[in-house]
Amino acid sequence: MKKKVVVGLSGGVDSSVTAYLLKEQGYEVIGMFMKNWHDDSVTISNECPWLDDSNDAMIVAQQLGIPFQAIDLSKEYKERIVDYMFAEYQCGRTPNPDILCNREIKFDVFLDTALRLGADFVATGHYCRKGEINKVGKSVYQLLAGKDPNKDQSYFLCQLTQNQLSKALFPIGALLKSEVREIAKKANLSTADKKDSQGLCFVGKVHLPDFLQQRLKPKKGKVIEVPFDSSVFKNGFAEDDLVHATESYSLSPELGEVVGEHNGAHYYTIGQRRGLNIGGYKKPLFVIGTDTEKNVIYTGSGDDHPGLYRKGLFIPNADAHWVREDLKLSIGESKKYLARIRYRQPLENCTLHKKVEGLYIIFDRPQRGVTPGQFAAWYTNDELIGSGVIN
RNA sequence: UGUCCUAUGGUGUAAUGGUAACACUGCAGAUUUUGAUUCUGCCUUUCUAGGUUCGAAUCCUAGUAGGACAA
Repeated sequence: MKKKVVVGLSGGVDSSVTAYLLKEQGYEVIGMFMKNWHDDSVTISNECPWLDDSNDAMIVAQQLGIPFQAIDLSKEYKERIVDYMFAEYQCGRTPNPDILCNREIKFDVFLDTALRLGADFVATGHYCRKGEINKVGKSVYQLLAGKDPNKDQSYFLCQLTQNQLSKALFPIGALLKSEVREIAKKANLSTADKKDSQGLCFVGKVHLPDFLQQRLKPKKGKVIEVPFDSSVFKNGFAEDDLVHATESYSLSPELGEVVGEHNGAHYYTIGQRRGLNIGGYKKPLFVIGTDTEKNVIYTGSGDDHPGLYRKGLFIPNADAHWVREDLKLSIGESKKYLARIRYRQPLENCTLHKKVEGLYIIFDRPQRGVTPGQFAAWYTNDELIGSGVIN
């Protein structure tokens, strides 16, 4: 009996090749397009992107001779992703909607739908690989980096559980992007030369401040420049003082001078350079902190400004997730890992310290733009072990 | 009111009297399935009015504006 797999066809080349490969491998393949967004008023240019994408997905399904269907998950997407985004921005954090989208939509609602159709697996066009090892008689699944070092998307799947992973297939993870294009071309898939999508998955390219203004009203506030040598950046704490090493700098308006005005602190994120509207500097101004309570944003001049860098970060228990549950650290334990705090960032050496209140990650080198609300993911070589929301 | 100083694109500055440049900002594009970052390109300038000179951002005069002294 053939195994049945539902492929999330996005209308792009990656998912097209995913479906093609599975078919070649002898699976019974069903193509499914998820419509998660329809409000084109906030997307940049483009007539009606999802309609085109849906069409492209359908054409590919036809070419492959597989059943195709589209499902509307926009209600779930709104409740679980869009609302979360606004809630995070509202309180001055910077969310990662695409990681949530994978956890909540593609590998939850979509996965359930597929299973109800009798599928054994779901597959997506992510550049990552799944491994399986046996540990005391039980299967343990591994989330491994994609083979294409430039394209590895394991980071976006960092919140998946063993259960979700057990049902997932990533056929293109062992390929390079160029190879995927090549296969699409050879198979004559209509999406072979389609430009990669980018920006918010499903929503497309949006101008964030405009998008956020749907629900977050502009509110004028002060921009403060904190001097390079301000005393708040001096770390006088002990080596083992994890709390101080990982907490944000305690910035306050008195630490610097007012250098401009902004339209709302919740439109800005740490590390951001553009959009401050303040010129006349020798070295550009970067956001080093925001305070949505006081509606103040703090900046520092130059990309080497100490306020831009942090030695570590903290993840509260509730936000710490282990893909490899079996490798979960016990309270009091510490272990060396590799980690990244954003997509495509080279992995950095660090040490995890598990304490009663949560997980502390201390990097060997200070990290730029450690931002609350974003995800840190830790790896052993090319295996993603766990992840969590930065506090 | 008297003396002195300054006046260059949106901002900060540069330009032996030779026909305006650099950085920042902004905008556009590239990169990127988050937010950012990064890269490339582009826009915009000599306070006003006279004068000297072949030629003025640069020298002179007056005006205007800002600043510093000055009781």
